[in-house]
Amino acid sequence: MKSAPAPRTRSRILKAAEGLFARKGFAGTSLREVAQAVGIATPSLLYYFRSKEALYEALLERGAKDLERAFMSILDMDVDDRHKVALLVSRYVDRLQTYPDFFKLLTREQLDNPARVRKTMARYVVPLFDRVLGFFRQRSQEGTAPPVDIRFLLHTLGSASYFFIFGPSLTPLLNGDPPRTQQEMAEAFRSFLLETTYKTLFSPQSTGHSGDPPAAAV
Amino acid sequence: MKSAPAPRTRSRILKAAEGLFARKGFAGTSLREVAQAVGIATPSLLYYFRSKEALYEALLERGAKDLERAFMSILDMDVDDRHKVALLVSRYVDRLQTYPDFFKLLTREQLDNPARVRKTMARYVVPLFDRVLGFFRQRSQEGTAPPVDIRFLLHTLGSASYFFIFGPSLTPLLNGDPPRTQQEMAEAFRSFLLETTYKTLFSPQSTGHSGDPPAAAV
DNA sequence: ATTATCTATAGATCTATAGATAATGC
DNA sequence: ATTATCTATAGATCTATAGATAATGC
Repeated sequence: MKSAPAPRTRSRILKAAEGLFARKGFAGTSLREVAQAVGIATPSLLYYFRSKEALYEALLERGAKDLERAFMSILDMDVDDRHKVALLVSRYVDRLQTYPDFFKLLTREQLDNPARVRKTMARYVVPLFDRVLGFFRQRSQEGTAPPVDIRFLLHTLGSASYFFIFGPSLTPLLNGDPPRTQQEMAEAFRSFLLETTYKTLFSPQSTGHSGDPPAAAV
Repeated sequence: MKSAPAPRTRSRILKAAEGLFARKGFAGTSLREVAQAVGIATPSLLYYFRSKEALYEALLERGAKDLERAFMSILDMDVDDRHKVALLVSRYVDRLQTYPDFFKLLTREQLDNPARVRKTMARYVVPLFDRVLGFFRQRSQEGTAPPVDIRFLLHTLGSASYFFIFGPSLTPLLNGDPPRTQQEMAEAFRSFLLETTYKTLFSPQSTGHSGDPPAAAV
């Protein structure tokens, strides 16, 4: 019956589950719904994942690995450390826009299961963060620049997360006289974030605490 | 049996429900659990709220009204507009720290039910935002200052939300040599946000896009 | 032989209603 | 009389297992 290649059932399950879990949460999504979205019977789904929990964990694992790869490849690049940090912010925003479902999942997980997410983070994200913090520490010790404040990074990544995860449900309300599309607002916010990051990292006297004088205001 | 005053059952239900819904979500919390936490039978709970949905909506409504009151009282104060904006940010952070359960609820609602949250926001939050945007527009037209970028406000509020909602599950991982308590990290982040806000709003040439030179670095 | 799928169903929920009973306020 | 609570339970899920059957790869 099945023609030659046909997207593997396992991947189709992961894809459907990611969308449903992102939109309705773990407890709010039934295996029946996922199976129905894929077009198979519920027990067929449990043939690939031994439990609902295991399916959810597979999604988180896959996403975390993917993020780690995306970030590590930047950290391994042969460029100036500050460029690396700027690229990380830029890529983080890229990911938020490209894989919104995964970030919704991650946000839900932080609410549903903070202990587990801490374990996942410790494994995949903390090593990244440590390398980045290493840059800052080194620059500071070398006297190349004042220390970049870790809070600046949390501030930037948190703001980006919030905007791209919740923006679509909020920004339409803030629209002014010439209403902008969600796409346009996202683009505007993206460039705002990147400019702030660049200014903070590359202005000579920066502390990573605020930007420098607005030479070229947007 | 019940002694004279005794916290009213309805309030006890709201309180228990807020904690459980915040921690486990709407679909992840059963009425049985809520009733058990209060110490009553499930149908007794449905005597006060005609459905699970109605209970959840009562929580959102109460929280939104409360936020509106807290913000409006600032907007009605007789102080400079920029001080008002700075006070709003400060009070928002206060609320995040004082009522974490409500903000978790709101975050969940943005994921579970973006359409409904948009309606609630339109009613309670947009009028506030409109007044604030009015300040910025007026200052700009009067030539008192360049326009404050709306994105600066989203940036600040988004960052604050993210840090205080998800921080407790993440920041322990970022702790350095002298590990700081969650309380200390929250305090540090709070002052970082407030200083950034003040600098942005009160530096003469600010665009609300970045701060000004770090005279007194933290 | 193994891999992938299905039907049927057990057993454990969960929300909400019906209707009885106790407590409270005139 | 009204308000607040309870027990019992209907009816609708939901996850996961058992076990049959079809397709696939040697």
